[in-house]
Amino acid sequence: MSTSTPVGPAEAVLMASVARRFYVDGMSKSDIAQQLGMSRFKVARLIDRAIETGLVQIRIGWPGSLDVTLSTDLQERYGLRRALVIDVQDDQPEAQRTALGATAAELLSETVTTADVVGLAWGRSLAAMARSLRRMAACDVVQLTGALQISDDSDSSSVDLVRDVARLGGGAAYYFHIPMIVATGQLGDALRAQPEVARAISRFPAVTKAFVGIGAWYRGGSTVFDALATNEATDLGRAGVCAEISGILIDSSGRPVRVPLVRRTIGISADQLRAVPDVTALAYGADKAQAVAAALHSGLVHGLVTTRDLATALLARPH
Amino acid sequence: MSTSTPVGPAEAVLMASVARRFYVDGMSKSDIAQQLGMSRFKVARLIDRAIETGLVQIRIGWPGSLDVTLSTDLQERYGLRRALVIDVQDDQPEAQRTALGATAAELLSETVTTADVVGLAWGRSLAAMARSLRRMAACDVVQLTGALQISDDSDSSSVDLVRDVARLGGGAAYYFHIPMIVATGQLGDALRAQPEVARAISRFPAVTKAFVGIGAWYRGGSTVFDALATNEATDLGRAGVCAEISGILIDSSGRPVRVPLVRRTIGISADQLRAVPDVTALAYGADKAQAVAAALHSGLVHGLVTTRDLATALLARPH
DNA sequence: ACAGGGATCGCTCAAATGAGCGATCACGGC
DNA sequence: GCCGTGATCGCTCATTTGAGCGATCCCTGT
Repeated sequence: MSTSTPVGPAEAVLMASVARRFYVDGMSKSDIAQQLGMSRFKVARLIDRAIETGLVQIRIGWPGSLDVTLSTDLQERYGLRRALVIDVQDDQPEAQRTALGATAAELLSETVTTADVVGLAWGRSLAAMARSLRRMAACDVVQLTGALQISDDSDSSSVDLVRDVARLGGGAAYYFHIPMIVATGQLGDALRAQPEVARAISRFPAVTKAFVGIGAWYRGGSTVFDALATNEATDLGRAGVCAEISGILIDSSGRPVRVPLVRRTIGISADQLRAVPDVTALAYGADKAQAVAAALHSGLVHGLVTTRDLATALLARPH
Repeated sequence: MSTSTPVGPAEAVLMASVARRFYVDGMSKSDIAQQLGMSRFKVARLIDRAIETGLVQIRIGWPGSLDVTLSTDLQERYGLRRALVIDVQDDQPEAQRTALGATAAELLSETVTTADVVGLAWGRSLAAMARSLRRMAACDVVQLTGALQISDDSDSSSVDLVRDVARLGGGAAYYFHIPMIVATGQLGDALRAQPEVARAISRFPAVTKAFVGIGAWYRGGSTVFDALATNEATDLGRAGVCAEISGILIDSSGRPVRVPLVRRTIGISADQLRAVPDVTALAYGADKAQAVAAALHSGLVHGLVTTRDLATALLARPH
């Protein structure tokens, strides 16, 4: 495998000449051999050697915002159908979220067709995605969860996320203005029975492509955590809650956690989400690595759109 | 040929994944297709598209001192067997010469075997080559020309160029301490008959690999020009002399010029040099472009070791 | 709803390609 | 000088690969 003979300059130039014909000009090895007066086997060996010695470097990547190497690594490591790692220099959360949203929006435009039924969860990343969305197939869009007050979000124009997205393409919108977390399970049941909520829920089984956020179970890591009283949230943490996918609470191994809060949550259930054939999660910030890893292991998520730092952190995790 | 559809992020990552398997892991397209659950045709198309869109960039070149792209260009343009263009940043003639010599020395080490008989001309570049030479096959080394006073060369240790090179490998050295240009043709004939000179000349037909310098016909461009009286040199210029290869005078189209000076020159003749199966010339400095072009067109030279600026100038010439 | 146009996809077959094998050549030790 | 050793080279054949073609799918305009 190692270089048996040090490469002399004459051989280097010959290799370069052959490699250029082969890779750049797209010539066949036989033609190159004929043209240069050598056997095609020698051509093949020169090309192999050119790659071995690093004279020919094959760079896979883009000057653009997508780190395709990390993307494929992540994809293979976690068995994902799809992973998009954006290469954003700015480490301001705001900038990261905007870039993430833009990429997710492109993904949405690219993959969603009129035959699809899109499900959208709630969250700042999703709002950023909607804001960047320019092109959209004419398909139905279903709200997957209730809304939550977003603490630090100044522009609250994103209340009508589902409606806006659906309007862009011209499809039907299934949305409701109901909080995600309510005081009691009973109230939850009652709200689920509300016509507009029931209408959206009835469409959950039809959803073909869902876009969700992933929250980490600490202050500021999840809008669900922040929406709860501090002691309640920490109690849930002690009960094993590690992350939250579109309001679905999971433990560190990715299993849904059965707690009374589930009944108080208005939104898609673990089983219902599992039935969605294509779920893409949005997440950013290296702090969330553990939570996102749990989410990816849950089997609920098929794709991930994330940032470089989080992707690196995910790949750095053991096993 | 142009990109029909803008590349979406999901497709980009898929292309990257496929490209990595193909180019980096060296997998067969069929295997990739099987592994990713698609047809091998789709794999092929994805790879083609990855190259088209620039996602996969194949870079041929070296971080080192050799510009292989220019080398092959030059090689093809002038029909050379071999062209080595060194990528030296420093534009000091001294630095250029040293780098040139080092590369030529590597070339010598690489290509010369014990079966060869090496012929060496005279010049600063050749001296630099000898200085950098570390490894050398045990073969005979023949001096091709007499020596000339080198005006600006402080270290005159290079008088024994041939002997030093031969000694490094352990082969026989055929050398003589005779000036290259003498006062009269008669004196030239007499010196050629000197035993040590005749001994070297008798080996000229056996030379298999010669290394020569190329001089341009203006002050400072050639040690031969500088060795002559000014009016004599300019007269020769008017007579059509454009360049000088190892003391052989040629015109701008590369044809040897028949002038009385030839008889006054102690060194290999045009016909004798033409009989050498492999002649490598060393040259640097963009000013010499015309002279080097003439030398390359003469058919006396099969290989060139040069610098980036001269190579660029050579490629910029019409036709 | 439906037909036209365009892009995509997979198949066939011929050409290109690479692993393995024996022949040749250069080198080094006896 | 002679033979063992190792590297290089070219050949054969099974596998891989690419151009062309028809079928299908998707989109769009009427």
